Amino acid sequence: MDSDAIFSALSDPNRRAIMALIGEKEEMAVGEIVERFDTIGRTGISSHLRVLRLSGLVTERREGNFRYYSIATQSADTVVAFLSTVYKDSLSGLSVSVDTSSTEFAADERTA
Amino acid sequence: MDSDAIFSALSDPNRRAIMALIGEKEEMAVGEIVERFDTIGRTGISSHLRVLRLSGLVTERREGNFRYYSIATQSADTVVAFLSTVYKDSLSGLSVSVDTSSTEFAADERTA
DNA sequence: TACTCATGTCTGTACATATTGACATATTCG
DNA sequence: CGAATATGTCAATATGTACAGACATGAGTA
Repeated sequence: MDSDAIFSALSDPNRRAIMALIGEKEEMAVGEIVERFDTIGRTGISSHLRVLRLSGLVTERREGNFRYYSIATQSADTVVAFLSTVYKDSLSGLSVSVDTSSTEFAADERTA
Repeated sequence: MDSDAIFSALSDPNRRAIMALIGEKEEMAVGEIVERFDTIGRTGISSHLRVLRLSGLVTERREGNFRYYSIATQSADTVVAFLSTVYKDSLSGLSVSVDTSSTEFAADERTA
């Protein structure tokens, strides 16, 4: 997974709130999400969902006029891999079958 | 911890690389970090360290002319709390004594 | 076909931020 | 004290992006 896209997507508080909202249920239609927000409108939500979708944090299912979004569970691995690399033993019992041999967060990232 | 500041700080790839670099050792001086980067200079590193410091992701220790940075281990809790809220049972064995009763990632975040 | 509904996309604007060079600060050493 | 070293800060520039309004698309329905 592209950690740049994922962490960039998670940097926005509204996107994290959308994630938390979708996480409440198995899946959630766009209109349902829009209703829950006072500060941003439909176009804003749509833009945020696009970012979340392109980064792989959520998946989309179309049914009729509706689009249902749900959390892409495997997307947590990218974040957890970063935590494992940086915090190591300080994280007690963090597993999630993380492949810490992935070089994505190795010191070589300096050449990025 | 301020999740806005933390996720915002982690959104930059260079800052994540700096975190991974510091995580390699117990602590690391600024010059040591600067040497490891080709793409950004000393002022850039200094700015990134400022962001990391203000968000609570790293701590600073001064000794003589040097400033040693180290990972603030408790800062992982904020990220893990978010993961727990959104991914829930999908995360196997993620503990880190997360206080999931914290309302920071509750659905009420929409009013932010 | 015509109409409605749910949602995405495009464009423009306002604001945030990453980066650098020049300058400032603080510490050590002679 | 004066010079050197390590690091932070400021100003300016360039690039990214969040949001809204207008428009487009695609599915259902009469």
